[in-house]
Amino acid sequence: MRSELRKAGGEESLQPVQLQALVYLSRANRYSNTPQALADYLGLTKGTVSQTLLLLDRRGLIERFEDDVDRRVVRLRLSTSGERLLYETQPALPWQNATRNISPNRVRNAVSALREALMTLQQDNEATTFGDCQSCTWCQKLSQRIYRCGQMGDRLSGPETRKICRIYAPKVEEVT
Amino acid sequence: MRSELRKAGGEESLQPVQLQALVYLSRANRYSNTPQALADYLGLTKGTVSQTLLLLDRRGLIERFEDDVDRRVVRLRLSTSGERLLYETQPALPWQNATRNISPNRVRNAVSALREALMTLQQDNEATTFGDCQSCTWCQKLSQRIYRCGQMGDRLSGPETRKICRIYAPKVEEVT
DNA sequence: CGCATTAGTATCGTCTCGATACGAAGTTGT
DNA sequence: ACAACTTCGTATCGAGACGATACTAATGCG
Repeated sequence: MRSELRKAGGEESLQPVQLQALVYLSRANRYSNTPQALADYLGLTKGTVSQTLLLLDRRGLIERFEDDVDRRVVRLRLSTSGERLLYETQPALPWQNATRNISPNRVRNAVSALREALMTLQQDNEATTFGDCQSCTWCQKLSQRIYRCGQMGDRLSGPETRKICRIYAPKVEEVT
Repeated sequence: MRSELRKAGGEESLQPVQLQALVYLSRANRYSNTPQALADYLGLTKGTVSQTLLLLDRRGLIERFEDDVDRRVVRLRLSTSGERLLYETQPALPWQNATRNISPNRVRNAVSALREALMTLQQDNEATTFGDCQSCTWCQKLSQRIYRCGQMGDRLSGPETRKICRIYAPKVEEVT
């Protein structure tokens, strides 16, 4: 995994963390596109992440702008060239290819087992968990296309419910 | 995974790579306890690994000694305090605990799927594969307790066949 | 209003890592 | 035997990662 990440970023002379930050930002929802959320996601301090963001900003891969209501908060998003870089790099592609000889069913089972292990690990470490609305306790379906986050009280579009969120609370699956 | 590795090493003020190097050396067989093998394993250059080893040596966690036949080669092994550090740190423990709510059968299936994916990924990258004798093409069983590596021509004890080897050639499993 | 809290930045020192250059030991070809 | 090449490891340098610490600014709470 280390080599893969380094190679993918190396072509654009990006460090592994920088690439991971870009991937995160491409998938973060409106509650999760801040430096602090990225720090929690990567398991780094906010100071460290601040430096990474400075660098990505200087390279024009991200944009930083103020939050409307809380003026301490910085919002982050990929710039056009940041999105293009991700599109051209396709960091996930080697991993997808690696499963080509494995039946979809086995892949599904393995993924679900890994997801459970991750959740247990995160609970043991009292770490922030990230996930999308589909498996989140707070998510309410209002209509065919409109959802609502019961925690924040906002309405969410369909596409937004597939992004990752820092205030994720996994539904407890009833398995005996 | 990043956080976990950093935390485990942090208690002994070891960087993630340094801890990974120690774990590798604790499991490397006689063909694989060299700086170059470690570099291949970690996916780093030999120069980088050389620096890591220098540091581990200064801290007394490893020992370096010359090879008998090829005097360019440096052999590596954990020192007593290196082994003690690994024993006290137990870097794998959090991962084992993370699977405690998953049935052994699901874990086995997920592990085998991951192993296959890793093999495919490594083949795609033409990377060196590492593994133990149990699933290696070269391994011959001579008697109850004595094995032989068909590639190198050496006899191997039972415990040595459970270490990881850089000249590993996975048996092709006949699955249709 | 004063005070604690929170989001983010700035700076410093230690370490990682690749690139490059190097030396020493082994190998190959003639 | 000897020159040319290769392989194993080390040394050094610069960009960057990372945590620790200290700081500013905005918010919230009494």
